[in-house]
Amino acid sequence: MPLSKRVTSLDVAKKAGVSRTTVSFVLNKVPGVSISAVTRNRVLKVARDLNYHPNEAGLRLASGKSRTVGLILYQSPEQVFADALLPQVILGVEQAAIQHGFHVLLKAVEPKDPTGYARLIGENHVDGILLSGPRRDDREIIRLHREGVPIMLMGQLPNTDIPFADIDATAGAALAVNHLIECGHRRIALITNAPLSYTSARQRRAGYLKALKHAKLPAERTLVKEGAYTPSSGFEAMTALLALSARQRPSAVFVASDVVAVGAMLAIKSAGLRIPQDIALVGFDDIPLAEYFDPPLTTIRLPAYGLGWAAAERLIRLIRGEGLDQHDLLMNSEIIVRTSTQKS
Amino acid sequence: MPLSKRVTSLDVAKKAGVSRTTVSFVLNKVPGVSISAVTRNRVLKVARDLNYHPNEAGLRLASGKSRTVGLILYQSPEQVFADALLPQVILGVEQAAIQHGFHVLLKAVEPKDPTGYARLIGENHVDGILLSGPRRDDREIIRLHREGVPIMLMGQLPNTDIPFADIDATAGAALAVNHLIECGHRRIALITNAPLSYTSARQRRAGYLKALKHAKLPAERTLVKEGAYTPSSGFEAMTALLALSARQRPSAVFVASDVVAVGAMLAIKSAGLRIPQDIALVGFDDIPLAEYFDPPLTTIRLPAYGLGWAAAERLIRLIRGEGLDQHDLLMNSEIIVRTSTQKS
DNA sequence: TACTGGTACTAACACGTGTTAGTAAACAGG
DNA sequence: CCTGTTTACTAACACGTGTTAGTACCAGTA
Repeated sequence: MPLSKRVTSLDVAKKAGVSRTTVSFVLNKVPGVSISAVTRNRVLKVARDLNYHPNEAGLRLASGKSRTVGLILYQSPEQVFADALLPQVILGVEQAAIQHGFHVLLKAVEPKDPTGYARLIGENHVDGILLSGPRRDDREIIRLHREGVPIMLMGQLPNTDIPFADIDATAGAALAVNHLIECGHRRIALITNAPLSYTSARQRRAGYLKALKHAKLPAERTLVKEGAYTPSSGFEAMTALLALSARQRPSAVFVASDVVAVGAMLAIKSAGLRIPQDIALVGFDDIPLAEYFDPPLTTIRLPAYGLGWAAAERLIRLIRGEGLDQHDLLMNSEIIVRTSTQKS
Repeated sequence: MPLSKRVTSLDVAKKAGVSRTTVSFVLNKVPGVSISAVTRNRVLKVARDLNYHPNEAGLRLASGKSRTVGLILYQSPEQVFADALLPQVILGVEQAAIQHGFHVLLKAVEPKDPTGYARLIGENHVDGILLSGPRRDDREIIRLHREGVPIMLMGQLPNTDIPFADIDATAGAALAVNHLIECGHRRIALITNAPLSYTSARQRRAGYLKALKHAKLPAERTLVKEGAYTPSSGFEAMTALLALSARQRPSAVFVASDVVAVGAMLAIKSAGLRIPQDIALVGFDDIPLAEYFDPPLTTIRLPAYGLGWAAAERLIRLIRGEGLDQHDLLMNSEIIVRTSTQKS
C-alpha cells in the first residue's frame, strides 16, 4: 500500500490549504517571493509530516538538469580487476559528487564493445561525463566535447583540448628514476605498466628517459620492456632482462606499476638474486599492499582518492557553467622509499 | 547550439507527418496496434536521421519506473580501500544491469554518517536497492523492505527475511581448515578478517569451529585472534600467536582475509620462521596478488564477479515482479592450494 | 443499402515538478 | 477618498513521454 501511494507536492498543498505553487516556493526558498511566516511554517510542517520528497523524474523534466554525473570506466575487465586503486578513485568521485548535491551513475564500457555511453547525454540522463581511461580511437568523446557537453577526463587525450585531471606520471616516473640514480645506479631498466600504445605507459617512459637524460646517462633500447597490467607480464619482462649478458644486465629497474613489479620481484628471487643488493626496484602506484611486499617496495604514491575528488569537482564546475581556474590539472605524486632500494 | 536543441518525439512526428502517438507506437513496438509498413519505416528513418533518443526524465515520469538500481556501498573508506575484490563485484553488478537494460547508481554511505540512501527510493530515483555490507543497526533497510521496496543484500542480515546473495563463507572457511587438518595439523589458529561484531567475521569463525568439531579437535580461545581488514592488524594478531608458549603455539593458521594474511606472513618471517615448514597458512578471498605472495598463498577463491552479477540479476527479478527461484543465494567457493601449505 | 468489423491512425489526458504572469487584499501617500 | 505600491498568494503553462479512448475510412457481408 505505501508503495502505491506516493506523496506529491499536491498532497502537501491540499493538506496545508495552499496552492502547489506556494509549496514549491516555500520548499525551494525561491528568492524574491514573499510568503508569510505562518504559511511557510505550516507548509514545512505538513511536508515533514507526510515525509514528502520531490519526485526525481518530475524535477528533471521541469528543470532540464539531472544533477547526475556519468562515471565511465573505459577499461577492459582485466584492467578493472588489476586496478588496485580503482576503489579509491571511485570513492573520491562519489564523495565530491555528494558534497555538491550530485549523484553518480556508473557505467563500464568495454573497449571492444563501444556501446555508446553518449546515449546517456542524448537521453538527458546525466549532466556531464567523467571519463576514466580515454582512448585515442574514441571519436565519440570528441564529438560530444565539440557539441558542448561537459566532459572531464581522468587521464589524457593528446591532440584535443578536452580538459582533464590526471596524475603527473612523467614527473612521478622521473622521481623514481632519480632516486635510483642517487642510489648510485647507472644501468637502470624500465618495465612499463602497459603496452606503449597506451598514453599512461608513454608518459611514464617519458619520465624515465627524462631522468636518464638529465643525469647524462644513455638510454638503451634493450633496457626497456613492456608489461601489461599483470604480475605475470612483469615476470616475463624481468626474465628477459635477467637473460642479458652480465655486462648488459641492469643493476636497478623501474617498474611502472606495483602489480607488475610483484611479478618482477618473483623473477629476481627465482633467479637466486637479492633485492636490493643485486637488483634494486622501484614501483609505481603505492597500492595498499606495496608496503608488505618482500622486501617492502619503494614506489611512487599517487593521490588516487584526491584525483577522483578533483576530477568530479571540476566536472561539476563545468556543468554549473563556472569557469575552471586552470584548464588542466596535473597532480603531484611522491616517492615512498622502502627496502627495495635501500641497501640496509 | 546543438545543446539547446534537443530532439523530441514531437520533432520526429512533425517531420514524418504523423502524430506523436504514432511515433511512440512505432518506436516502442506496442503490441495490438496496427501501423502500416510505409508509415513505420518512415518514422524509423526520421528517428534515425534526427538521432532521436527518448528523454529519460519524461520516460520515467510517464512510466513511473527508473530502470535504475542503486548500488549502496555501506562501508567505511578504510574498508573500501582495503577491499581488493570490490572492482570485480562492481563490474559484475554493472554488466548484469546492462544486460537487463538497467543503469547503476552508485552511492557510498559511511556507517557513521547514515545519510539516508532511502531518499533514492522516496524520490523515485531508483527502482530497487542493492546493499553491500548491511549492518545490524540499520533500521532504514528494514523499514524499506517492509514497505515493499525491492531490496537485495550482498551479505546477510540475521533475524530478517530480506533476500540476499552471499558467499557461503562458513563453508569456505571449513574448506580452508579441513585442508589444514588433512595436511596433518592439529593446532590450528584463526585470525579473523574483521572484528567479531561483523557478520562476515562470525561466519568465517563458524566454519573454522565446524571443521575443528568435525575432526574432533578442541577449539581453544587462545588460538582465535581478531584482525581488522589491514595487514598491520594481521601482523599484530600473528605476533600475539607467536608469543604463546612452544606447547601452545599453533602449527597452522587460517587467516580469514588475504590482505590480513600478508601482515601475518610478515610477522612469521620476521620471527625467523618459515612458511609452511614452521607455520602453514591459508588465506581467504584469493585476491589477484595472492598468487604472488612469498610464498604463494593457499586461499579460498570467491566468485566476486559472479556474486555481483547474481545479486544484480536477482534484484532486477524482484523489481520486475518475477519471483525468485530461491529466496536466498549462497555461492560456493573453492580452495586454491599453493605453497603456503605445501611442504614441497 | 445498411451494418459490422478491422485498419490506421489521432486527440487528449496523466505523470510531478519549476516558473511566469497575474490577481486580490492590505497598506501608504497625497 | 482616490491612487499607487507592496504583500501574499494562485492559475496556467512547460517539460517529454506513455497510454486510453475515440474517429475516420474502407472492405466485406447480409
